[in-house]
Amino acid sequence: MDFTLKGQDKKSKARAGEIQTAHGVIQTPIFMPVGTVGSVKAVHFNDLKNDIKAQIILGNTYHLYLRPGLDTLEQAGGLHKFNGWDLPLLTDSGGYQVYSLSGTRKMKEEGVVFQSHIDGSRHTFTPEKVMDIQRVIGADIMMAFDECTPYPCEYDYASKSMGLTHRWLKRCIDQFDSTESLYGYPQALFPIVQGSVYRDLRIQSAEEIASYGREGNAIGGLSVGEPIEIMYELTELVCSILPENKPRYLMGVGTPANILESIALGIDMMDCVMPTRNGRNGMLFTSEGLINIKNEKWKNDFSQLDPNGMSYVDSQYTRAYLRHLFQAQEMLAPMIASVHNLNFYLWLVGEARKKILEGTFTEWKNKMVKQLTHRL
RNA sequence: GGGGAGAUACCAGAGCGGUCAAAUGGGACAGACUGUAAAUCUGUUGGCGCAGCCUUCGGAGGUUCGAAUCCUCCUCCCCCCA
Repeated sequence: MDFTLKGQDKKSKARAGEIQTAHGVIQTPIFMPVGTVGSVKAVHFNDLKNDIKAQIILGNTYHLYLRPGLDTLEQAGGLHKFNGWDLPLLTDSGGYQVYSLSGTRKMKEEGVVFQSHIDGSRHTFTPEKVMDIQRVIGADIMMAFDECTPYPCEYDYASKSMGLTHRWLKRCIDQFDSTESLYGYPQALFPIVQGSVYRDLRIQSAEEIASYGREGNAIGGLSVGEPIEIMYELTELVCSILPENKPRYLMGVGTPANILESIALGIDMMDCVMPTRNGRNGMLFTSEGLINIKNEKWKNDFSQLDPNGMSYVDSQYTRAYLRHLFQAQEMLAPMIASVHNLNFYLWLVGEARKKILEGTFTEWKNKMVKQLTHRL
């Protein structure tokens, strides 16, 4: 994996770059659709590639390990072969599940014992095992196994958790560096900065993570419910410490406005379930603001989903029709909304990239953020 | 024509003398959703000057301290037999 900076905004920390992987080039800043179980929910790869123009998608170690399981993934020849997605792939390590499944899991120094959310069976994830699983999945970018701390989080807990994440990172790196890709192409390992909302911990963690000089670095443990200003403040702080010549990945972010603000702070990669999950629940992110398409006000609105929308669904379907599909609980409804939202997200980061290269990013960003948070 | 059963909030449908402004579904309306335990979850759904009051359970009377619940008549619907 290789990262090249192509341009830098003058009034902010925003930058445009290019990541080379075995499965193709990623132009940054980039938004990565989430495909937890090897599928971006409700969206065909055809739409994902040709309409949405996704350049990289996520998969999830925990979910793929449970289903379909390592045996199937290895026999398939990795996730790329299994699901047919031949562009870059990034897998999250299960660190987020340490957070979101906190009720059914036990933390230890050695690792985490999970109870499967599917059948209740117990499974142990150690840093070594998580590396091995991601080797089997064959993602171009693998994530270190971490603990994503919740919000709010006591300083003492945040500090201890960060220490554990750092010790686990060392073990991840050892395991990663002493094993090889199973399918003949290189994989990269991104470490993750933790430290909750505490500046001193974030500084300490960022310095530790930066010291390994891996091919890219991630910021985790944000967008878990903390005030958005705190998220920005910490993102800015951590970006100032992470190396400039490596991509920075802000995990789990966010709303369209969050994405533009994060780019302005020096973030290159982001992922979030929001365009797909909120889309399935009837929320559209458009160039003019937010739409809850289930609202009565759209009942007889025969205008297109987003007048400036670039997706074929924007001109193919009207707001009234999409509302009808949601009312009738047709499966086409979440499909249309997901395609629209993802197309919009990818359009947004593509525009951001253009503006950075043109040198007009900050003005454009400030104007966009106002529009994007407006409720229609 | 004879026999039986029933009319409850937007719909379906409990309730069968006080604890009922009325269970439960559905629908409708609104909100939430940030490295996906999510095609999920939550709230509201008679009115108001809203810890209280007012008008509601087909219609009109009646019994009772008190009626959606009991009685009388009326109207309308459903089922079976002819």
